[in-house]
Amino acid sequence: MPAYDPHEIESRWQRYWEENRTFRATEDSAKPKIYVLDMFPYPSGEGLHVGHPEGYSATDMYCRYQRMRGRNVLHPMGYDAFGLPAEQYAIETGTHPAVTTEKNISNIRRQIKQLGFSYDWDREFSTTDAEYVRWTQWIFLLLFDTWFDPDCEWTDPAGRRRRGKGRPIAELPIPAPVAARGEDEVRRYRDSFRLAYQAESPVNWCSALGTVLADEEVINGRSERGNHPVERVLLRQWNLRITAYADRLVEDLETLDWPAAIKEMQKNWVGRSEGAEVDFHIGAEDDFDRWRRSRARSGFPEAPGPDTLRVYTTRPDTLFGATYMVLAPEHPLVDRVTAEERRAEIAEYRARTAAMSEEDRVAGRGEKTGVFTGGYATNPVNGNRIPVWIADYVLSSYGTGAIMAVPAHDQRDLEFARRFGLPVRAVVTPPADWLKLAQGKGGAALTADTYPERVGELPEAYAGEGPGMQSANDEISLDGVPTAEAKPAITAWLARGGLGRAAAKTRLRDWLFSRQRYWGEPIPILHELDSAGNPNGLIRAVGLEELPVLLPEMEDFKPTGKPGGPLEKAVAWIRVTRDGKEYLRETNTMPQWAGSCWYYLRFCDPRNSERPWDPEKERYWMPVDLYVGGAEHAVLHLLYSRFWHKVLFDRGHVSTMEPFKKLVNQGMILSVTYRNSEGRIVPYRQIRFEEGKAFDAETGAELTGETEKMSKSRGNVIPVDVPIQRYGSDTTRLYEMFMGPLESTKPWSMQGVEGVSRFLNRSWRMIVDEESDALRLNERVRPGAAPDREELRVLHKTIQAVTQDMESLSFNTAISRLMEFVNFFTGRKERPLECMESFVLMLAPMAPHIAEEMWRALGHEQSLAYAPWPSFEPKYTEESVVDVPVQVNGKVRGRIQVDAQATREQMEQAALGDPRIRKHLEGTTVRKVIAIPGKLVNIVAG
RNA sequence: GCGAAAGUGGCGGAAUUGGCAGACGCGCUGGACUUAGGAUCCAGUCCCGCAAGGGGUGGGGGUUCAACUCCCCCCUUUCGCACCA
Repeated sequence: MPAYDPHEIESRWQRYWEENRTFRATEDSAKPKIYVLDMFPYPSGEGLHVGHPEGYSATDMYCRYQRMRGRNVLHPMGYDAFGLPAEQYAIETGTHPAVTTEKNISNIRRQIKQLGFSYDWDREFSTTDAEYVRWTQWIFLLLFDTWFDPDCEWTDPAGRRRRGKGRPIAELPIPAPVAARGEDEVRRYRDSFRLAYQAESPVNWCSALGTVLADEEVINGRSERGNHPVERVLLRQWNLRITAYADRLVEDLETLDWPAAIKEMQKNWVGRSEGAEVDFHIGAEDDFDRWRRSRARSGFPEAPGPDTLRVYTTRPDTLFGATYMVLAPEHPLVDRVTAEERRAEIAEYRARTAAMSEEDRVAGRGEKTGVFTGGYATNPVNGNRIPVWIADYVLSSYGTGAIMAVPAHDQRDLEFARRFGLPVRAVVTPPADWLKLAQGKGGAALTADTYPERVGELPEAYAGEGPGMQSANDEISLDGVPTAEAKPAITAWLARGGLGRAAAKTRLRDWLFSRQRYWGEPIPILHELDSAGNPNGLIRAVGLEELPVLLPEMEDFKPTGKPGGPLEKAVAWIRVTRDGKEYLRETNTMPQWAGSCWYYLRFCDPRNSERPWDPEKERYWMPVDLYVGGAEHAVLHLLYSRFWHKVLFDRGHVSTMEPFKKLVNQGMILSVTYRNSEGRIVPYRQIRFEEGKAFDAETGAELTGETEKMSKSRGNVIPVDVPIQRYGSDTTRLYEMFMGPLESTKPWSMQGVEGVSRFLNRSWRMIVDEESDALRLNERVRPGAAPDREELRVLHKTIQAVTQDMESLSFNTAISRLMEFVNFFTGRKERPLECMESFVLMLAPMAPHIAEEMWRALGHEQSLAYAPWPSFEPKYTEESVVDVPVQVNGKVRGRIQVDAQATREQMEQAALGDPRIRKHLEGTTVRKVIAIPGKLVNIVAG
């Protein structure tokens, strides 16, 4: 041997680690823990491409480094194996998804294992394992058993006073009138408060997939998976009350060490806004005064009542500018306000919008449509009668599903008003520069004085803040009052009259949790049947001791296109009797996100058959200290699991409020797609690389390469097996990191891989004797030799830099440092053994197989997995004489050698004395000299 | 449209607090060793220029002795959201 033979070395060491269970993690209160987690993969049939192991490589390097620093490391791996793709594939091929899932997992496990990651494989599991499903269902039932008490005050672990907490449903106060109506009513009342609840609401129905989808799974009116059209359908579905946790989900972001962009996205997704709810009277005109007086007495009611239209606005200060109202077409009061002669037209518009797909609705945005109902509302601030319209630009699912339209100060309202000739009334004074800009866009001679008259001609609404105008009644005036003060003033006035109140809304909707699909966890709920055998609307949870509820074996698991989903066809499975009563099982399943919502907790105690995890182990390992994965999960998985975690926290099952302390998103790895002059994609096998250019091996034509996202259709997917087979795992891992910063998007280059491969070969030859058949040291490596000054300086500078880089996950620069080290020491006649040992230890987290082998060559019997990380001595990196650049007017003109401790004056003297500098200063006057000790000298002359 | 991030050689990318721009690698050029080189080693490689010298971190301005780094304006790219009242 031994020329460097990665495959032999790698398979041998992987076997060694596996047989010795080198990376098994056990709780040890004497050692500081660190929990490092990868977002576990979905085992697809295609297996892993070179993009997948990027994050895994980073976490593995970090974990191996931390073990050498003496930390107790938890680093597990598993599979998120329920979900649509496996099921779609199963349907296409007729194979049961359990079979394909098992096959895909084996393949991915093989791929991951051959990269030599230091996972504790004893903790491996799949979300589809019956034992895991059991506890996923257990958590669902915990959600079902919990209600959110918005008034509950408590102190969080950081000592802050908090408001709003999940509590056991048994603690929900039952109002006397409900209790008086009997046990069934109490059950229904409780059901309406649970965090897991059924509700009939407009949902995203995707007929191609035969299931409903969560808002987060719909992109521009199409399904995220498969890009199929999605429509809005009214269906009874399971929801999780994530909106109850909206405030806490936003507030607690502050405590997290996450990328600012991801926090921002979550904040935007929750979309919390503050404003006011305002009631408009829609009854007879002469009834308005009576209505107002009764409101002044009763105050603002929880529910608006029959002759009232409730709106939500973030700009209550513009109430005097409301010139019309708009209801969502689906709003329940549409019938009530519609005048007889308008019914046909209104019905037609409602039918048209209902039939529209989400995609069409998104596409039709901008071109406002709507119909006048013939009805009127009375503006509570001034008694003005204003028309009520319906239009699809108002969403039924946000706020109250109705708005007051202020066209002067809202762009959407203005577009609508201009289209239908509705009046525009200015109530906020825009600043002068806005007026000037608006004037440039068409309005002539626009000033604060002429603005109210000309506001209807302007193409743009002024939506900003400013002093109020035309906004006064007998009791209150907002004229001249800045927006920030006007809002609370008018809200307080409304509240006094029982006409409105301050309110906050979120863009976030409750999480639509049921799917009409086969390959997911069954929802463990039973529907009670009446004596005639029909569901009576009462439900009960499956007993905890009965969990897991497993999927029935079925030949035909195709989507049915019906709300019941394919499980409805499992006739025998559905019917159950409990306590002498007949029930039907819930036939909907959970979405794919369910399993990934809590897997990080199960990893703390994955084989526990008594409970989801041992609280003591949870307290030891949690929270996850470093979580690495793709940014595509910014609002889906990461928001959902934070929500579940908070519920688990409220119910006392976890000790931390947040699951993931530090989050890092690895960047996407791009690939180059090569096309010929006709724009046709040429596959890799058929390409010849010469002189840095690419040629079609068949035609000889030059090809153009473009860096693009890897995708099957572009034919540019590089399976991870390709670089592993050609160069080995250590090279592959190393290149994954050497490409650039972990977080940035970067292109894969096969030539770049070659570079790191050369580096490992050079490292090998630096230490190992290539000529010898046995594993023997290179003759230049000298066991007894004491490193000289320069060698010590290079060594310790390397240790210092690499250590810093490992801490900050800057593996690309860490590798560069090691390359410099090798460049330096291969040029040495003698290589002191202790320098070589430190090098091998530093290389070990990144290229562990070759490092273990070289460690053995250096005479060690034990694996280096737990060998102490080299420590750096500042005394060796300090130089007594430093080489300092001298600038003249900011340009480097020479260098001087000065004592590292030299004072400003000494440096100045040396600089001015340097002959080259003197030449540059000829004929000029030195005006100023800046000397930074140990850094540089700058002479200002002129 | 709104929000966020980023623009540095032929390419991927380096540059603690403002202090030598281009570390390291790829590619390329020349050389050595070789039957051979897609192995290895040595040297060179930001641009213009024979050189002296000049220019240079998307563009324009500013602060400073000194700006990739800080401030203002603009351009481009990527990502996220997108009728959320």
